Order: sequence, then C-alpha cells, then structure tokens
Amino acid sequence: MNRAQPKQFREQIRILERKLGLLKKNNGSCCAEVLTLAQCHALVEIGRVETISLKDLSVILAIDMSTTSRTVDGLVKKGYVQRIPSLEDRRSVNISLTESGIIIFETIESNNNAFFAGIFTNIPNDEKMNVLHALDVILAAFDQDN
Amino acid sequence: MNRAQPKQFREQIRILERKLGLLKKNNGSCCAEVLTLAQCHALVEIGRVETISLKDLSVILAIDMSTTSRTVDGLVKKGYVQRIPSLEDRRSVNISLTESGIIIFETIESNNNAFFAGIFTNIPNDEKMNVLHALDVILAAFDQDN
DNA sequence: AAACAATAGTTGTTACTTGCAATTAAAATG
DNA sequence: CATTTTAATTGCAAGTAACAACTATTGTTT
Repeated sequence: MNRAQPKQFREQIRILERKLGLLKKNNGSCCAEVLTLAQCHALVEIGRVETISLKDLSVILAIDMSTTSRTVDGLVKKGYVQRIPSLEDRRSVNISLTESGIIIFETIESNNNAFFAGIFTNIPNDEKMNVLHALDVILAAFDQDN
Repeated sequence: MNRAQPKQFREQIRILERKLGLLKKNNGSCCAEVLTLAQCHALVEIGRVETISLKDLSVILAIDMSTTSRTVDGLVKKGYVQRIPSLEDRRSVNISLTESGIIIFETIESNNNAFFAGIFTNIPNDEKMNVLHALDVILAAFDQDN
C-alpha cells in the first residue's frame, strides 16, 4: 500500500476545487450581468427539468427551502421564472422558465459547454478516454461513501 | 472527434463540484463548532506556510484583501491566529497560528486526510494509479487555459 | 369523521461572505 | 523630494444561507 497516494488524491481534489471556484467567478458563463450565482444555478436546474416543485429544487440545489424560495423570488422578479400552483397538490407550486428564461438558460448552457470543450481540447487525445473513465471512477467512489 | 465527450466531461465536473460542495458542509472536517468555513480555509493555508502576509494569503485564497483581513480578524479573536508586524516592511503583517491554532490545524488536516483516504479506498486497486494520473492531466488542462 | 401529524411553501430574523471605495501609513521610484 | 505604488484596515452594500415561526394543505390514526 502506498501511503502517499491518498494524500496526493486529497491534494489534487483540493486544487481542482479551488480552480473550479475561481472559474465560477471569472468565466462569464453565468450571465453575471443579469443573474446572481445562486440564481444561475437555480435557473439551470429548472431549465433542465422544465418543471419542478420548490421542494425538489431545494433538494437538487442542496439548500434550504427558505433560501430556494427567495432565490426563485429573484428569478420571478426578473421575469425568467414563473410559479404556477399545482392542481394535484394545492400546497405545491410548479416552477418553470418563461420564454426569456429559456433564452438565458440556453445562453448559459452553450457558454458552459463551450468553456468545458475548450478545457477538454487541452487534454491529449490519447488521454481523453482515460480521463472520462477516471472521473466516473471518482464519482462512484464518492457515491459509495454514501 | 467524439462530440459527446466534452459534454460528458462538463457533466462529470459539474457533479463532482456539487459533491464537493456538499462535503464541505456535511463532513465535519472543518471544525464547524469553532470555525466558519472561510476561517477554516484561511487557517489551513496559514498552517501550511507557517507565516504569511495578508496580501499573499488573499492571493492564495483568491479573495479580496478586505475580506481576508476580516476573516483573519475572526481567527485572531478566537485566539487561533496572531498578527505580528513585519520588521522588514512596516506596512506588512506576518500572520501565523498560535498554539491553539496549530492544534485546530492538525485536527483539520488529519480529519481531512482520513476522509479522503476513505474515499480513495473505494477506488479499485487497479484504478488508483490511473485516477491520480488523470487528475494531474485534468489540472494541467485547466492550467493551460490560463 | 375528528384529531393529530406530516408536508409545501413563505416570511422574519440573524449570521457569514464578499467586493468596492476610501483612508492611512509605509515603501519604491523617478 | 515629489509622486506613485503597495499593504492593510474600515465603511458600506449586496448576496447567500439557515433556523424558527407560521399558514395552508394533505395524510394518518384512532
């Protein structure tokens, strides 16, 4: 057993985390002119599922419902999201993107895809498959830990 | 060229990012009873370099000097960090851990190492080297993008 | 069916994090 | 020696977030 490997692993993840944190701020792919970061995250998740309850959205975003509610408030005020009361359960609201919300969503998705495509081209061709596989292994390792 | 690969890559990073975000909150390795998250990050960086200026710390943490100054304030109030005016440059302060700060630092480091060692054991033995290599490749790809 | 418990959502309050601008003091530069 | 740059701090404003309390439904239990 190599005792250094887990530490190396920790260090790599740590550095990656910091790089990702920087990106979130600096690469303009979150439409910072019109959205805050939290709003960007919420909007992307709503756009992906098309319609979702506040509860489910809070689970996906891993933030409290109160925070989620206020984040959605902001998106509604800006006209990117609508709240439609559910007919099946009158406690619940169906949250979805408006037309202008969809435009923003698609902008963010394409910016983001372009950004990661750029990073990905920096990976040597004979490593690409390997990297994708390794990431799957890493994600599985995290999942396994519950 | 596989058009799906960059998107897969983006998605994997996205999921990893979210998992890491959750961890930061939920695995207790940041001494949440006594430290806020920002304080934990700062304390770890200070502990690693032993002594550092506020300026350099703000560069490492990638946050504004004003924010860094206030984060250090909190650590000083709690008795984990000391500010010692530099003798070479009287504008500058040398920031370092106190004895109780070192104890917290070592606790965090060992908690964190244990946590990542746990994740790492979930990776099949014949994949371990591969994963470490792939992470290096990924980090290099991010660096290359400036 | 009435009483009780659980769930979805909102609002009040509080705390933490952060950045920008202005200020002070001390180098560094010309 | 005057000017500019740098290190650090403080005032201010905004964003992010959780917890507690509350309303309105829905589900469950007796």
